Amino acid sequence: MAAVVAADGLVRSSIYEALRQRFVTGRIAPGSKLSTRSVALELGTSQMPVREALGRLAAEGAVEIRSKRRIVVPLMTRQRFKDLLRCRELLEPEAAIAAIEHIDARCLAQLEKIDEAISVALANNDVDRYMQENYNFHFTIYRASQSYTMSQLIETLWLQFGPYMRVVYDSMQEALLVDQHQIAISALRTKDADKLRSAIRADIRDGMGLIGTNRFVVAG
Amino acid sequence: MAAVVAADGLVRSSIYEALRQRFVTGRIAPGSKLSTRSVALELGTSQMPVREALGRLAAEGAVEIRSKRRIVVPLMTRQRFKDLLRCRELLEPEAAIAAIEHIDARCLAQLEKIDEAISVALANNDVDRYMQENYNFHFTIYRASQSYTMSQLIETLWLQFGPYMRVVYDSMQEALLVDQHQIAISALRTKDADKLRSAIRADIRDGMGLIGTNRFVVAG
DNA sequence: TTATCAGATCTGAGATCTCAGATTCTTGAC
DNA sequence: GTCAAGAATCTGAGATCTCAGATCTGATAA
Repeated sequence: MAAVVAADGLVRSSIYEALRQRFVTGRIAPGSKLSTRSVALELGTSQMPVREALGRLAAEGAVEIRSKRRIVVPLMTRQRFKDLLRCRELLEPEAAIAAIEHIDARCLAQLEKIDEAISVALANNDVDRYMQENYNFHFTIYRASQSYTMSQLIETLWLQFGPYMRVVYDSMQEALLVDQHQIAISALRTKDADKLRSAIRADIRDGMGLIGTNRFVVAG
Repeated sequence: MAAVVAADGLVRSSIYEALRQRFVTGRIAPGSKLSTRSVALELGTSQMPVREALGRLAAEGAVEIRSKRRIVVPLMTRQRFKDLLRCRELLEPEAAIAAIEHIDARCLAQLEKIDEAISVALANNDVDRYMQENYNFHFTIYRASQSYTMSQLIETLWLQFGPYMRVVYDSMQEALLVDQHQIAISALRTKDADKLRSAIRADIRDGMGLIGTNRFVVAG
């Protein structure tokens, strides 16, 4: 892997950032095994910063440290799925609505651009790009809320959902995800809170909710 | 400090738990300075587990690692205050409502007992005890929701609010906090979601919301 | 008395060492 | 061919060492 550099120059943060990005964009599969040594070797550093980063990811529920000597990306259970989904549906529409008053033309243009990129990625079946841009779309809105806390909480949820999103990517394509994004952009533009809420909620449901009771549930 | 032992036997977790308890019950004041060495010395261990615990607390926003060589409990700003308050008002009533279907007689009895302890603590002006029991009251309800994720998110909020709660303890006494607790217990018993929602919301507001625009705001 | 600057000290962070325990691989008996 | 026991290996976690940079202290000059 190429050198990863964080804004503050700390190795630890840059490693955390790098790993986090992989999680929220689903580049790390559920059930994956990680070890401090292998990641350190891959990123060209020592175990120490890696284990601190993994410790933090464990605290956020992105990885699970089992007994000793086993760091794994947890499989999804039906219960955890419902639990995370409920929290997403509670927080994300609210964050979007809070963003309404801060949204400006520049931000809207950026959202349009991102949504365009999503369309291209879907057309090319470029999963990596799709995942990345979908993340960008949502968090461009949430961060515009200027509610640091809310963004942080939602980030935690995506960290746990991310690895699983990739798994369901194929079925997601069936849904008209992009439409919800367009509706969301339109609602942001007209500052229509109700419309925005339902668009974000529908977007979450389209991606996650359409999954049958256990078709994609890996465990539990 | 006496030996701190975590369920899993890991030094790291036990130190994290010990520090976290101090935060959520406000035993650590905003602006406090912490150092890995001093905490390690106090807890009779090496720097390593302490710095991992502090790293996690930093990730959760409970402490701030400034530049280098400075770990401080952040002061509250007006903006952060409003931000955290909004998140609390969003999540906590929802968690309580989710708890309704799982509440049993044993849990209700426990809540009554805790509320009794709160009354005693208030009567004796025992701040430590009050903070601890108030935490117990809320999280006994939230954990009953069996939504691990929601409890985790709320815990993160309390971690950031905790040190500040102590600061406003004196003015909190003016409000009839215990009444809201009684109303909440009653609502849980009769499974009245609306009543429960407003009781939890009022409890949060009584404690936090009555604060003037900047009377207790330490910075910003 | 006060302001300034340099030396002493403190501290976070990365690297390295070590160890115990878990996992995996190998080998040999049945 | 199958399975089990033991050896070899891998790995997380704590301790220790080191270093650079931030902070603090105190002495000296104005």
